[in-house]
Amino acid sequence: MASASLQEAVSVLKSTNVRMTPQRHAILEFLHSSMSHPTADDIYKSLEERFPNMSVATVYNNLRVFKDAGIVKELTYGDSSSRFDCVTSDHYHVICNDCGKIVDFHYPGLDEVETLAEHVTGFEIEDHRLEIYGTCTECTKMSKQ
Amino acid sequence: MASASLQEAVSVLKSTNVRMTPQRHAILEFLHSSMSHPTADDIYKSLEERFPNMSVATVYNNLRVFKDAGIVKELTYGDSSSRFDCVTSDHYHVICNDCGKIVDFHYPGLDEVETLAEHVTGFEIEDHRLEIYGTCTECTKMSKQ
DNA sequence: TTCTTTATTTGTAATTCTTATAATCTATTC
DNA sequence: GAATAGATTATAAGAATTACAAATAAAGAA
Repeated sequence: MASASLQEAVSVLKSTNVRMTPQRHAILEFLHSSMSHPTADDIYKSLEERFPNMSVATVYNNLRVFKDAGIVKELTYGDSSSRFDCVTSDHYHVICNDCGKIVDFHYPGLDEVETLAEHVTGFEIEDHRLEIYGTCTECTKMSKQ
Repeated sequence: MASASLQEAVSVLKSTNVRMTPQRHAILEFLHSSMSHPTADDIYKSLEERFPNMSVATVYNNLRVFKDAGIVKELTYGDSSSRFDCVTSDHYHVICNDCGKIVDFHYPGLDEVETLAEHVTGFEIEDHRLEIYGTCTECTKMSKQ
């Protein structure tokens, strides 16, 4: 299942002028296997032993390539660094204000919001982004102790 | 109307241990009067002549104070720098992918999304954030020429 | 009003994340 | 296998934000 969408991503890349390199493949693989939403640095560090000579720039370069190809999304929060997420099915994110944990949250797409925004503003709407903030169960427990 | 909510903000601050300084007041004033969603640097530059000696650090410090007091929201997009917005009534933002313009979009709060997220994830939900992306009318015209 | 306490401002340095650049390397095509 | 274009690497540069310590000023009490 993860590997299926990984292969899909690879073929999407091949269809444009993007070459498949070991580093690139590893970054994609990591993104697809990780249920978390890693930062560029997370990715860099986790591939450090497999690719001791890999540069941080490679990670950033490739994340941009993936973003341009539409197979990866960048998530920016108040935090310093961006996080990256594979584009798979429609889901939103629930984020803990305390520890930063991100949990996927499946919910039907808010199409009507897009339609209304289109009418009200005259924009050609392409996309939207929804995040829900709160405190996760662990952090809630901790604070009550 | 703008001044009413400004005074409200001032009294919210006074209720905690926050002192009112000219710089602080000017930043608040600017945030309330500006219909755009300025960056820290926008604020700094616009107050430059009134406060030639003001430090950028002051702007950042106060934006954090306002955020902590809940009277200002930080908006982070893919762009490099955060934007800041007064917390007034329920509204969302429609953002142009081309020129970065931000338009306010009034829409009933998505309470049911919060409720569902609470049930599904076990989080204590506090807040959510929705943004809608597209191309504004001007940029659409430009691209068609 | 003047004094005292404590928050705030300032200026600068430091940090952090991200991008630019140029040289080297390598995947792909012929 | 050689040529060509794209990728990687290493490093430097850039931009946004924060940390810090000294100087300043707001708010309440005497």
